[in-house]
Amino acid sequence: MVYSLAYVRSRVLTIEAVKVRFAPSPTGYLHVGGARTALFNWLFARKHGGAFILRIEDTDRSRHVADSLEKILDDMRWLGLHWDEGPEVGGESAPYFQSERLDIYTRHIDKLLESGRAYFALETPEELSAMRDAANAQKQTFKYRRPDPLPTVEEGRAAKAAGREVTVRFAMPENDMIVQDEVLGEVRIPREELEDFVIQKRDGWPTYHFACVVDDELMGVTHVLRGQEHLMNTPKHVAMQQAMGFRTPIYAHLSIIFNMNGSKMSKRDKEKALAKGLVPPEIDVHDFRVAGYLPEALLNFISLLGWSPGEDREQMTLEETVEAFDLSRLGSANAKFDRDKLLSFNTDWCAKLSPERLLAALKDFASVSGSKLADFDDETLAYLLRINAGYRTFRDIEAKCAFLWAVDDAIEYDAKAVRKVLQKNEGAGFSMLEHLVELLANHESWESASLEQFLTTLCEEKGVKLGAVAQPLRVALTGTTISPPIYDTLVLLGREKTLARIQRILTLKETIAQG
RNA sequence: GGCCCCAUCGUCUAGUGGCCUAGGACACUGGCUUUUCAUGCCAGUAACACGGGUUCGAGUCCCGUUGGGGUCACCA
Repeated sequence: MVYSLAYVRSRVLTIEAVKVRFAPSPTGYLHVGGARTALFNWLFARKHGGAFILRIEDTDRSRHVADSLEKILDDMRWLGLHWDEGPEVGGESAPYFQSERLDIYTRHIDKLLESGRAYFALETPEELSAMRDAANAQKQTFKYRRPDPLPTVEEGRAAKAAGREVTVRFAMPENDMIVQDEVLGEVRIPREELEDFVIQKRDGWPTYHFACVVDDELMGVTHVLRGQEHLMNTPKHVAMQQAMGFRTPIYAHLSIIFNMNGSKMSKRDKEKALAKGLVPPEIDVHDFRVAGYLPEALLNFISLLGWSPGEDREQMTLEETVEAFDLSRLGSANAKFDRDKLLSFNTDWCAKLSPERLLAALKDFASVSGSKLADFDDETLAYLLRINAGYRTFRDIEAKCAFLWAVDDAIEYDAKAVRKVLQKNEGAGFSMLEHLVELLANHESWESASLEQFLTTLCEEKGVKLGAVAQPLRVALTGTTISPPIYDTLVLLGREKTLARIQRILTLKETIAQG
């Protein structure tokens, strides 16, 4: 096997310092697939004591979305994927916004032009698309054919000066390209498949390919871990590196993440579900955050997509993952995103994280989701966390506690619950409530322990199970048969509201019975 | 369609020629615990896509078939 000089050199270089980057484009929220890419890069940097760079690829101003950068940075922070160089923290290779590096790209394009490895292309977009259509009409794939003779640099510059909008294309070498990949091995792409692609658009900005290659070199990137959808870009990048005398980083193309039905996970899934009136699936990191997931669980789960620590290990902390992370354990087969398994992971993380950590996470959830939970103080929130043990996401707590901020007179009663718990056995549930409203009004203390004592004694006297008391109460207080443990439910709601709600359902007894 | 990548339970995966009558996890099914929901606990069902080789021996190596995916922009 023959390795290129650049390849060998980059190999040696990595012994000294690992440098990786995550390079999102500010076109929206951080996608869960992007988060996985970011995570793997981050893990690799941490594992080898290297640097993790965050670079913003914003060369296409038309696709720029306002607030996107802030959103991406915020979600990266939420995940705990802090960057060593990039926006807000700076670094030796600043700036980290490609939109601020135009002069650098222009300089390198000029050099390529001078050396003859790039040339001005005069076709207009209309001409190109016409050629493309013509090729398609004949069922052929359009390949850009290098003009002969080529316009000279002077001619190109003159055309540009004359107001003509020209592009610059990279002159691909005449040989097949070989990509060395850590997970796929050696990939050979036939020369016929490669064409002279555009490196400078007519607006003067570089294309992704060019900016990416220049920045990786200038920023000292040693390893490129990116999605497999980039595999066919890599030969182009390697060719440019060779033309410019750059090092070739070590590549590792990650398997792609799909939905359970095999489709690509995309924002479109959300739109489609919404159109059908369904609950939109979580696609962006932010969606999971708002849905009440823990970053610990999400990270742990996505780390296992396309990678495995082996030894049947699954649930592990980020630190353990860093320790176990290795390129050799990256998988090549695409993975499907199993939401059930994520939910299960989240449940387990909710059960094992410290109360302090859970409280902080719950507060974050409350603030980003706009939950009424945000109105409670820390003590109450910690209490809620404790009594709801067994919840799977914070949304479960939110749902189970919704009765707390419901308006007494606006509670809606679940028909099935009313029938089963209140009307059955000649209205035994209603009778129980009638009995309770009196007793509770006069009960001296309103603390959990005291109420427990009171209710269990009551059950013994009446010879019934606790359910015979608790369930009617739940329906009266929440409208459903679901609530936190009954004593806590009473305490949280308070005596006043408790009595008001019992009285209301008793008043509505006949109306409800008909409904 | 051309080129490229991939292929172990429904899903994520372990497996790097003998330790595999293929292991773990999620899901599923059954049971137990429980004041509701949930959690928890126990048990069970379930896979090497197919066909050829190579080898004493193949889930593991090679070839083909089939299937899935990626990519073919002046987007990234």
